Amino acid sequence: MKVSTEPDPSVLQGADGIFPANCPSRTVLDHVSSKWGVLILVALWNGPQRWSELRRRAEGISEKMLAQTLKTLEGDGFLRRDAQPVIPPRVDYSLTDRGRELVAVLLPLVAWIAEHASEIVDATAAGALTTEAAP
Amino acid sequence: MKVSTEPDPSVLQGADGIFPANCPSRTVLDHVSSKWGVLILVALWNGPQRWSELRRRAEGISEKMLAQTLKTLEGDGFLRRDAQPVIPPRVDYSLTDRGRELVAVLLPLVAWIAEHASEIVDATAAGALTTEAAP
DNA sequence: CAGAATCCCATACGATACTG
DNA sequence: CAGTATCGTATGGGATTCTG
Repeated sequence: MKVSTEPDPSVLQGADGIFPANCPSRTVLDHVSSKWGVLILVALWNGPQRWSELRRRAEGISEKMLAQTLKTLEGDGFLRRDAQPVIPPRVDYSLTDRGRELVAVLLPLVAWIAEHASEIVDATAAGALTTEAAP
Repeated sequence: MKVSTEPDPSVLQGADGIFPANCPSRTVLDHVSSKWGVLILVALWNGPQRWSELRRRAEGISEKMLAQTLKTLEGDGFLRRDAQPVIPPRVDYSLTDRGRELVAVLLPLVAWIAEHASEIVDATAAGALTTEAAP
């Protein structure tokens, strides 16, 4: 499939910058594109998940990062925290409406990456992230 | 508009993790969602841009980060570097086909954020990024 | 089980200066 | 103009320990 060659200027305001340096968009973009933001958000797409579920789905995340990411995203209103006062504790996280909207536009990205990642990385010589120094 | 309640499992493999911990997808996702990745990529949507153009459009980026981001994205094959051996030097950066594909799925995200960012941040009390401490 | 609190390190990132 | 080289810092992020 071919993408229209015609740019969509609705976001790229004319010939100007994308997001002004300190506008809210930058903040939100940072939150979402934080190392674990996308993973967590997408992980919630299937419905409410418990803490431990999320930990397993976002493979490799530490507890600290999970907590922090969840709080940030909750603060942005992307997800909801639902704690039940039982023992042992049970807490469910689920996307808000706003969160679902966001994930809806996130999914194509994730899907595209999932589809093309292998050819991309193997072209670069897998493993090199930003540092390419070899001791 | 309402998003289908039915999840799209094509990416979220069943009840499993999103991206396996060390798969190429993670790498690419990290590159793209690096602090400046999205900005640079989207900035190139309008067509080839020169170094200085990019610097202005990705407001706030340092030269170091610009160089680094460009190299990473070039390494991934998302953009192409075209240096003309003239004086003063002139270098143009442009999206590859692969890059255009990526940006195509990136734009809806950026657009969505641009549209909703203000209400989101102002709900959180603007300014708080990750640290919320006030001296 | 679901976290909070600490400690600590790596590195992502920025500011500045230098160069072809 | 389009970078590279260095340096210094902040903070993102992991490992571990403690708790209700």
